Amino acid sequence: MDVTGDDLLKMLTALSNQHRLRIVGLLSVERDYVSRLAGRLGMSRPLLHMHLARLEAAGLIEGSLELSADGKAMKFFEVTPFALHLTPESVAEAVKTLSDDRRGDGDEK
Amino acid sequence: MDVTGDDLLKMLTALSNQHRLRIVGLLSVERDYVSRLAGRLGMSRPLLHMHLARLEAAGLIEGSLELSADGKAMKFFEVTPFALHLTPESVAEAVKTLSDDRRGDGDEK
DNA sequence: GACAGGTGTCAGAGAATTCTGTCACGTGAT
DNA sequence: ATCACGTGACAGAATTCTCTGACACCTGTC
Repeated sequence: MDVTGDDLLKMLTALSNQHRLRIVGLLSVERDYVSRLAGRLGMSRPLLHMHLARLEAAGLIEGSLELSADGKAMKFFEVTPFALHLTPESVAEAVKTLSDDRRGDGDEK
Repeated sequence: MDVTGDDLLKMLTALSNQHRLRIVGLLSVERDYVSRLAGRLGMSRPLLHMHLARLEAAGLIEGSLELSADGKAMKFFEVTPFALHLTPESVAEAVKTLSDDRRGDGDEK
């Protein structure tokens, strides 16, 4: 199986946003650092920071702090090669492992 | 090619919810009608109605009003056999056809 | 020191989504 | 007529998400 239902939901939530979809699109072509990315997307750094954090929490992208030649700390982000195959069956499979924060999920048939 | 960026975003938004994921999971096994589904999911009919509308708007499920043997009008829902393959590349491809609806939606096709 | 360009974080307003009420309509059985 | 069971739709509260502004830190250069 692919992922647990919780992880799937987190990934879908992370991708259900225009900006974050665009971020993944850009990073899948070329890795980039925060400030430049903000300029290319036309959004503020704090906002981009939040979106990046969401994507990273979902495991879709990964960031690494690096030092440029002139000593500036730059955080580069790149996509992780995820592959989500979404079908009614795979969703049904993932739902079985969804954490239920309402009540105990029994074996309802 | 899969779908347009707009449609992809709509599908992802529709699936980025615990309840709606569960609905798809149940319906992929067995088609069902609204009231019974509400009972199985433990949610109110109005709420379920909203979630179903969202899923149907995204093209993930489809409803049809049918008449039972005893004359009651029942709306049955079933999943449409969607297949979304999500990878960094497919996202990048879909992003190209994302509509820029920041404000006045002008020249959309 | 002052500046530029990189990083991150916080509080709070604004907007969208989620959820709960309650209501109305239709049909068949009591 | 009243009840049970199906449908749909409407306001309004509660919650979450989105976004902006201002702040603090670090390093190298003028």
